[in-house]
Amino acid sequence: MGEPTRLKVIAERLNLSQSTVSRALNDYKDISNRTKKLVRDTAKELGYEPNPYARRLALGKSYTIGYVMPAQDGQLTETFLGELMAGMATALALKGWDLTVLAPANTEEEMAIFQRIARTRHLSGLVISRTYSEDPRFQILRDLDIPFVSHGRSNTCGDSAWLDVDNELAFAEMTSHLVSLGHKRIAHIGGSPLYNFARQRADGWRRGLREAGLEIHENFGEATDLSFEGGCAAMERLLRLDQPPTAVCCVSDVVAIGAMQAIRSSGLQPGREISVIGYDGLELGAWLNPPLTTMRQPLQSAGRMLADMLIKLVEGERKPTDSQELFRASFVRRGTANPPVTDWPTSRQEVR
Amino acid sequence: MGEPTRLKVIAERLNLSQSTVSRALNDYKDISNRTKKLVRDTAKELGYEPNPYARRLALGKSYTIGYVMPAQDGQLTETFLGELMAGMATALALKGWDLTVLAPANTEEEMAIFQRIARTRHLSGLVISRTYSEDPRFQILRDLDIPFVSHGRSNTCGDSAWLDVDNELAFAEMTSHLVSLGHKRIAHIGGSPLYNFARQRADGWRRGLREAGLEIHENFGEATDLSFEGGCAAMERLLRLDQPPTAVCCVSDVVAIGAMQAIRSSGLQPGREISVIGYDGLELGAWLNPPLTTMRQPLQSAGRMLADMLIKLVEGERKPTDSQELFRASFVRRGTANPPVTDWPTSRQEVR
DNA sequence: GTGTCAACCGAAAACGCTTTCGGTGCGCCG
DNA sequence: CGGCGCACCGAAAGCGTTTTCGGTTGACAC
Repeated sequence: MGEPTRLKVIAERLNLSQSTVSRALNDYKDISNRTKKLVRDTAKELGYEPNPYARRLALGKSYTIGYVMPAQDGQLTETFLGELMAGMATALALKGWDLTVLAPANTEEEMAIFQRIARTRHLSGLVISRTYSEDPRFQILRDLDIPFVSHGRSNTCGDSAWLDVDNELAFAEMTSHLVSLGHKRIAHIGGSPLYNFARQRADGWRRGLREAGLEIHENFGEATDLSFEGGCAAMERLLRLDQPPTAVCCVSDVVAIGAMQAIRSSGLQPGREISVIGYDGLELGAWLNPPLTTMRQPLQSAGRMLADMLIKLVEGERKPTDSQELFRASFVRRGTANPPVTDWPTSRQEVR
Repeated sequence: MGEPTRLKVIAERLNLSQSTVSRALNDYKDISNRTKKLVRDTAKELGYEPNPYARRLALGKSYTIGYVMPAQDGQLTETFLGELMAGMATALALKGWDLTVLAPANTEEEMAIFQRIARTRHLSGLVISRTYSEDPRFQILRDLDIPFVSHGRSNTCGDSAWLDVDNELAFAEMTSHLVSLGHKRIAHIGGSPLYNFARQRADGWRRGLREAGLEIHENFGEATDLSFEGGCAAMERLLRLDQPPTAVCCVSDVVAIGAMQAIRSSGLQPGREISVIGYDGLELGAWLNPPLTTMRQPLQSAGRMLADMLIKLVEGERKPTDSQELFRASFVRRGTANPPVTDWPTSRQEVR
C-alpha cells in the first residue's frame, strides 16, 4: 500500500539534506549528536529502512551469498538440508545478509552459474557441499576469484576455506568402540571413494583397525551405493564369506538399515550375531528394532559457522587458509552395537 | 579479478550511447536491426551481464521472492524441504528470479520479517508453508499488501493464493481402499487439528467411512503428536479398546511407523491383524518389514508451481483467487494394507 | 581586526541501469 | 520547395543510496 519512506522524506521533514541524514544514520563523526538523535528518532518513527538495492549499488557489495544445493543425482531426500540452511540463514540474517538458493540440475548448469556470478558479482560468496575426492570446482572457483567455503573437504581443496566433520576420526572411534566390545572381525560398508567423505570414512575404519593391532582383511571393505539397496547387497556379500564379520561400520544410516535388513533376512539378528553402526544420527534409526547405533554431526551450528566464515572471507577479515574448521561427530548409543556372541559364526551351519 | 563489463564499455567500443545499447539489448523497436545485432554480438563477446542491483533499483522491482521456512518448533527433519526448494529455485532461475531463504526462529521474528519486507519491498513475494487451521499470517500479509502463496490451505486463507494437496480426498481414498479390502473397523491416528492438513486428513477419513456407509466410532479418531512416539502411544490406546480396529489410517509415515511399533510390541503383526497406511511416501517406509503402504504428494513440481504462481501474482498477471491449485496424492502400495484376518480380534484372548 | 581551526552541514557526483524526451536525417507527398 | 512523417539515435533524468569535497558558521588566539 503505502510507499516506503525514503531518505528524502525524512530529510524534508527535518529541513536537512539527504547527505546529512545518511551520514547521521551511518554514525559519521562530523554530524552533531543533536541531529543524529533527531534523525534517528524520526527514522524510527517513520519506519525507515534503507533500500537494499540502492545500497548495494552504491557500495558495490551484494550482502548476499549463495548456497549451491547438491546436484539432484538421485532423490533429494538429504534430511540435513533443512537444518543446514536454517543455520546459514539465521547467521546471515543477524548481519543483514541474504541467503539465496542455487539448484543446478547438473554440472553444466553449475558451471554456468559460476560464470554468471563471476561476471555480475551479484553474489559475494558461495557455500558448496557434497564434495568429491577430486572436485574440479575448487580450482574453478579460485580461478574465477569467487570467495567460497566448502562443506566437506577434497583432495583438490588446496588452500581454500572449508568446514568438515572429522570423518576419519569418527570412523576410527566407531571401529575402536567395536574393538573394545570384543569384536575382531570388523567390516566396513562404504560408499564410492569418488565422494570424499566416503574415502575419509573408509580411511578411518582402517586406522581404527590398525590402532587396535588388527589385521585389515581387504574383502571386509565393501563399497556400494549410498542407499538401502546398496547396504543390503553389500551385507549379503559379506555374509557369503567363509568367515563373515561380527560387526560392520556403515558409511551412512541408510546403508546401515539396508545391512540390517540383509542380516535379518539371513536368519540372524542385527546387534546380536552382527553388530551394526551407522552414521548420520537420523531420527528414524531410533524407531527400528533394535534401534540403530550411529554417530551424529552438528548441522545447525555447522550452517551458522559456514555463514560466518564466508562473511569474514568476503570482507577480507580472514584468509582462506585460516578458515578451516573441523567438527567432531558424537556417538549415539542405541541398540545395534553389542559384544559378539560366542557361538557364532562357529555354529553357523546349524543356524541356517 | 577483472572488472565486470558494464553497458558503458560496450557503448564506447561501438561508438554508441549507453541508452542505445540498453534499448538494443532490451529489444526496443526504435533501434535498427543492424545495431541490435551489433550490440548483442559484442555483448556476448564481452560476456556482458547486467548488474542486477542497478536493474532492480531502476525498475523498482526486486525479482526475488522469499521462502519462509517452517518455524523450528522441533527438529527440522522435514525431508521435503530440499525437494520443494529445489523445485522453486529452478522455476525461478528460468525467469531470472532469485530465491532467498528466511528462517525465523519464532513467530515474533516472522512478524518482524514481514514488517521489514513491507517497508523495503526488497522481496516481491513470499511462499509460506506449514499452515495452521487458524493462521493469522494470511490476514497480516494481506494487510501489508505482500503478495504470497501458501503451501497448504487454512480456514483463514480467504481469497488468497494457495497450493495444496487434496488431503481430504487422499484420506477418503485411503479409507475406501481399506473398505474395499474388507475392513469395517477403521481407525485414524491424526495430528493436532491446529494444523490444517491434520484437520483435512481427519475429515477425509470420516468422509471415507460415510461414503462406505460405515458408522464413525469417535473413539477410533485419535489425535496425537506428529512423531514416532505419538503414533506409538495412540496405537496403544486403540489396542486397549474392547473392539480394536482392524485397520488404521495415519496422518504421516512417521506416525504410522510408531503405530507399527506398538502393534508389533503387543504381539501382533502390522499388515496382518491390523493394516496400517501412512502418508508422505517416505523412502524409508520401504525399508521396514513389512514395507509401509502410504501415499505420496508431488514436491518438486509443487515447488515449481508455487514459484510460477507467485511470479504471476507479483506481475499482476493473475489474481489470487485464480491462483488456487489442488494437487492429488498418489497411492504407494506396499505391504501393510491387506484384507483383515478372520480370527481376530475374535480370538484375541488367545493371542496374548 | 585578521587568521586559524574545529564543528557542522549541503551540493553534487557516483554506482549502473532504464526510460522519457527531443533531435537529427531521410524519403515522400502535395 | 515546404511540410510531414518515419526511422533511428543521443542527452539527460531518474531510481535511492553513499561519499567526497567544499562551504559556512562561530570561537579563539594573535
